[in-house]
Amino acid sequence: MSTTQGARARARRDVTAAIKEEARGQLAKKGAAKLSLRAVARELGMVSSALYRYFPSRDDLLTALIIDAYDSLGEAAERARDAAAGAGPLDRWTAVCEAVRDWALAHPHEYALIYGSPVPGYAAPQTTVPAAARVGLVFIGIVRDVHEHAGLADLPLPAELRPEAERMAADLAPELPPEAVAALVAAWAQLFGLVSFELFGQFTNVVEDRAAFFRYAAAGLARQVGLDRS
Amino acid sequence: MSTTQGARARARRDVTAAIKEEARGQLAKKGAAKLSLRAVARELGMVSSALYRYFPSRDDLLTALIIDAYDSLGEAAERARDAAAGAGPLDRWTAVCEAVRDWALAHPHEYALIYGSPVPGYAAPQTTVPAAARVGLVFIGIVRDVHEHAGLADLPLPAELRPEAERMAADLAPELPPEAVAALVAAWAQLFGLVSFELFGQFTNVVEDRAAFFRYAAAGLARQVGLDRS
DNA sequence: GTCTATAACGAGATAGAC
DNA sequence: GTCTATCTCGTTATAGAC
Repeated sequence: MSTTQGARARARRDVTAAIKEEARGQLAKKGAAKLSLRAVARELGMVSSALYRYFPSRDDLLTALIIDAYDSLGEAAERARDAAAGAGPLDRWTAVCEAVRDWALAHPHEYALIYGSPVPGYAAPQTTVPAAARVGLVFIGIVRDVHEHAGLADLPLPAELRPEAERMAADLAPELPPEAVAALVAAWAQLFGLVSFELFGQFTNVVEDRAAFFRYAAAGLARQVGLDRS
Repeated sequence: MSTTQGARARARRDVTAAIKEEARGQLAKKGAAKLSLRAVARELGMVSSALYRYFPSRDDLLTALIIDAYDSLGEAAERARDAAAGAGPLDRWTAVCEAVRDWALAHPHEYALIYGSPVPGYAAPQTTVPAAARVGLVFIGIVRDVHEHAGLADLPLPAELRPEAERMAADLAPELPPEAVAALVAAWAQLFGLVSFELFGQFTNVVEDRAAFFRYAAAGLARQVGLDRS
């Protein structure tokens, strides 16, 4: 019985994976807005109604793709953090930033799915939140580490933002000073601005040596969050 | 004849405007990927073949919408710059940043069209370049002004990026030091990262007081480009 | 219980004949 | 410029295979 259960479970995993893989292919060719259950089924030699055993609706398939993408990016960031564990704060920060950029360049359509324009008619459920938070947690971890050992540089925090910064700190990283949390959230958004501009074509005719430019900008972000006192 | 010509030209302008307006409506409802000449025609009570007198293809309509969006954003930025002409560098910079954010919040779908995920199968032609450059030129203008009068703060430039920074400066703003141009291009991308994160929902459950947070981050970008020596 | 296949719905897009 | 026949889509109900 346990072998039957195992085989069934394996088959289910395999089919689920095949559906998602084909769906990712459609993402690349047609875009998230045009992702169609029927087309996925057709390509897999299945009938569209069969897909409903695996995903209750088209939106659920989209959600699964989104969670997978966030997880894949999060893992890439975590791997980079671990690989640079011995290095200094600036190098660890930059390594994770470059891992984010590398992942985005390797998975442009999945990047567009999670950080690009929202899909019309689709609203991401709360289930995506934990996966979405993973990259951010890696950056928080680096800053926390530096805060506890080497110490962070002094950061400006206008009085106007203090209440909000304290609220964010309480929510995201209570062990960090509000100044650092505010700077980190800004740096987080700005990092993805750099990646999106490169990926979405805004750097055409503007930035040529994009790897070097990104390293430069990432170092600037590290300074912004107080990791580098130079 | 001249009145006929004038009326004709006027009619053509009106119809072109109506087509674009309806197309913008579809952008909001269905997204750029699903923009269809037929649907636009149907909504206007025209027949699809009639639209081809105004736009030779769906891509040309998309291009027109993109240019309009860039121009609208560019004008908003220029207006903000002019309105803050008497103020100090930091205030002028922040005013233009806030104008960009305000425009994006007021025109989310047009923002997504120009700064969001690329539309599958569509490649923006070079005709969009001048309109796309307008916002950037406003920022360059502010930095140039400060450089010529008050002077910019010293900025770091790693040796690795110097050749690229010099190339960018030669291309974009020969009168500015390469350090400033590199910092400005990074700040430009990062500014839109902040706006995109807010607009595309990444700040959900993270940033509450978004206006205050944006002002704070924009001031940080001003420091980054050397506008503020504090 | 778990799956796939058939058929159908209502809505919308599309292509082509006229 | 109009009309119609034919496609696509998401989704459901149902029947039968393993």
